[in-house]
Amino acid sequence: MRILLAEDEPAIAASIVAAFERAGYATEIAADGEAAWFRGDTEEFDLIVLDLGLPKIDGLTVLKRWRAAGRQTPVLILTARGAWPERVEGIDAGADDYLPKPFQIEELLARVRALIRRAAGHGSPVLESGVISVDTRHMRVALNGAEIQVSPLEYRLITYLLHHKQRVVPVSELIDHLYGNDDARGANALEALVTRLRRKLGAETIQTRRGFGYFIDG
Amino acid sequence: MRILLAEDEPAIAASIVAAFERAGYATEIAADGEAAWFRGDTEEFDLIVLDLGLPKIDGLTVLKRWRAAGRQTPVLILTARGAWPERVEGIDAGADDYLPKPFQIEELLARVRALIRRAAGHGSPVLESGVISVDTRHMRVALNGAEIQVSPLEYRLITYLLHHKQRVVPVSELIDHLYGNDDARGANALEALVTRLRRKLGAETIQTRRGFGYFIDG
DNA sequence: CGGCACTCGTCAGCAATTTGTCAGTGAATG
DNA sequence: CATTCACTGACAAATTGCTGACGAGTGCCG
Repeated sequence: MRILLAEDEPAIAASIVAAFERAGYATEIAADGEAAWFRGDTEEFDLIVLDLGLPKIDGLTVLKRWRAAGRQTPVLILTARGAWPERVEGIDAGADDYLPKPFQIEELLARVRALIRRAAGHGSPVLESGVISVDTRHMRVALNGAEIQVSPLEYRLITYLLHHKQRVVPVSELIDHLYGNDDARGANALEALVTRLRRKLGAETIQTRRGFGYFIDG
Repeated sequence: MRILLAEDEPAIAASIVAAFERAGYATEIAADGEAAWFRGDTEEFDLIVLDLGLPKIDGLTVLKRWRAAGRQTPVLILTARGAWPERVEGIDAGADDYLPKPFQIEELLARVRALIRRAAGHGSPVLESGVISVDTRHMRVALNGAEIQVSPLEYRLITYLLHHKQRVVPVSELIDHLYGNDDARGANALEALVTRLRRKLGAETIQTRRGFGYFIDG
């Protein structure tokens, strides 16, 4: 999963990024409203976390522009405590959720999970397919009911494929969502990752469509 | 997908072309502003990537001429880093996105994908005709409801024909679309491709109009 | 501090698939 | 009936994906 965090305060941004990475999301930062607007408009994210008090362009304006341009990406806005009018405006502008500052990082994570899951059209925080199931709340993976250990990157891969199950996910998209596109890594890294994950999950769970990408069947 | 790349620096052009081809886009190069203008004005592309610093005619001028002539093709401009006024001018002139140089090729690809998706962003993602259906979002092809596997080139061919179903698509247009017309490949390559695809889809699905081209009936 | 385990990217060789080419066959057209 | 255009099977080249091995980096523990 790939998240855009629009937050100008470096300390806050850093701590959120750390939490997101730990939770298995590739996170990118936009430090002002202008950068946020452009990136949200031109790149693909699974979720955008938007602070309303941004330099250059106000967060609310950014959000309105995205929606006006038809962008559907779920947006969670961060507001100052008690800034009621702002919240209402945010919801009206098309935000999917909001969280008043200051907040517990855990709460942010919970809302993020909920939004991602809602966007993917799942009701439950548990992703399943055939013999494997992933509990996104506890970050646990089970094969035939028994828990197995996967590495952080493997976890990202399997959750992304499960969120998009039955869809052939292009290799380039996977690389985006696993690493974030700041990162120029060889496509072979992904292949190696797939091989390792297959050893743990069984060879049939992740299928290849040569020339297209990978997918997990329902 | 067919992309026009207007870039005069051979080394940069080559690396971009390589990346585009890898991503499955047929790519054509225009090495100066004049060629870019002419081709963009007379041929059909799904996207144009335009460097602003072109010989003969400046990229911005080219863009303005296209827009003045009513051409809607999405345009992504490449600017020198920090060239702020240029960017603003570019946006005002009708560019759909810009990317400052130097950039990571991955980032360019991400933006290209976003633009193409946005341009295509309407209509059902499922193409159908008779016994075959193609789910473009999942990138899967089904015959009588059962999935069949097709190669990347076969996939491009079948989707193109389905997008234009009931119309006889000239061979030259198909070759353009599949290979890009720089590429001098025997017309026989297409015939061989059609034969292979027919073996998978059934002989009647793709019909021939001798001397003209191929088509799929509603 | 040193060693051990683990993760993960890179490399290289192998295997499988895709795709272009060629040549011969077949079918339509006038 | 001759000619042109399209089809197809066989082959070879190119491409793409898989995997084992290696090693750099990191964190943990005694």
